[in-house]
Amino acid sequence: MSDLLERLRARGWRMTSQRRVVAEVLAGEHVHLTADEVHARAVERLPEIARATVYNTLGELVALGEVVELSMDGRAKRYDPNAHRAHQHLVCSNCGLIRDVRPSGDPLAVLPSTERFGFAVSKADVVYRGLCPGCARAR
Amino acid sequence: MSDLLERLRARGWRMTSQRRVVAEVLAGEHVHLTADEVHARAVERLPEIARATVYNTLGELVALGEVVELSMDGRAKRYDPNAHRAHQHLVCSNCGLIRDVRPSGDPLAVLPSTERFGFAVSKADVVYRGLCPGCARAR
DNA sequence: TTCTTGACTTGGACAACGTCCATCGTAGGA
DNA sequence: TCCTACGATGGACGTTGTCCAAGTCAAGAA
Repeated sequence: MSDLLERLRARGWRMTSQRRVVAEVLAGEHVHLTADEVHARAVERLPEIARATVYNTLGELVALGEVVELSMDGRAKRYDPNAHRAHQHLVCSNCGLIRDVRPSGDPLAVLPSTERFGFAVSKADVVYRGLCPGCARAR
Repeated sequence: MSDLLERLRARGWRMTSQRRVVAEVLAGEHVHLTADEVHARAVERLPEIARATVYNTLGELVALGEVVELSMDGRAKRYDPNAHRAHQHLVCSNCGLIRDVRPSGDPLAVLPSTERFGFAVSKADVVYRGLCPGCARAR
């Protein structure tokens, strides 16, 4: 977490109280928050922080590669602070719970060149879907 | 395309001119349209069709499994009429072009049970990302 | 064919999420 | 300490999608 602040400062990121709070909120809980959830938690520490500032800061963190943006369904984007470790996501089809998972092997390997249509393919984002233990039990 | 209309009728779907036009628009072009694009094309054939009707109809087609809904980035959802053939998507990181692709093997196979955390995992949605030939050339 | 009825459509208000912009404030170097 | 360019503010605005009450119509019954 202060790792994150260190890295940002080293990159010449101008440090403001707002940016610090947003970074701390993200690093503090290893869940996948929406922008408004980040804003709600940030407001607890810095009451007058603006929604636009949270959006701006999240966008910058994504551009810097420090945070991964997830657009799961048609709902609000979620922000994943676990950007330093390659992983995919496992999502409950019922309640929306998200877990980080690490498949074995490279997901890109299963896409033959005949199926790449001349694209320079550089990554694969995988969303595994199913029922989480809680929702499966409730059925 | 009339395949689609046949299947829908066989399932007891009440056939209206609006539903017919939406289904025809989807089946007619094998691209991935947004709801508003579907509406725009539908209006050319049936000037007074309402936006809400297009949304309703698309939602029903998705529920029936005749169309796949894609939430790529944070933008509008796209609708893929190619639901009868299992496939994944290849997306240009620059221009957003989408192609259907068929990876070899089952993407679920690479997720070990120790990484499933008790979920009953039933499917994997994969988005391969990279530059399409046109965008790669323009760089 | 006409009647009947419940499913479908309409259009406009509303809501969620996100962006933009003019103005104000301040971090950090001189 | 002072300057100034970069960041923050907050409210208007845009896009995408949902909801609802009232009107319309497809399709089976007679």
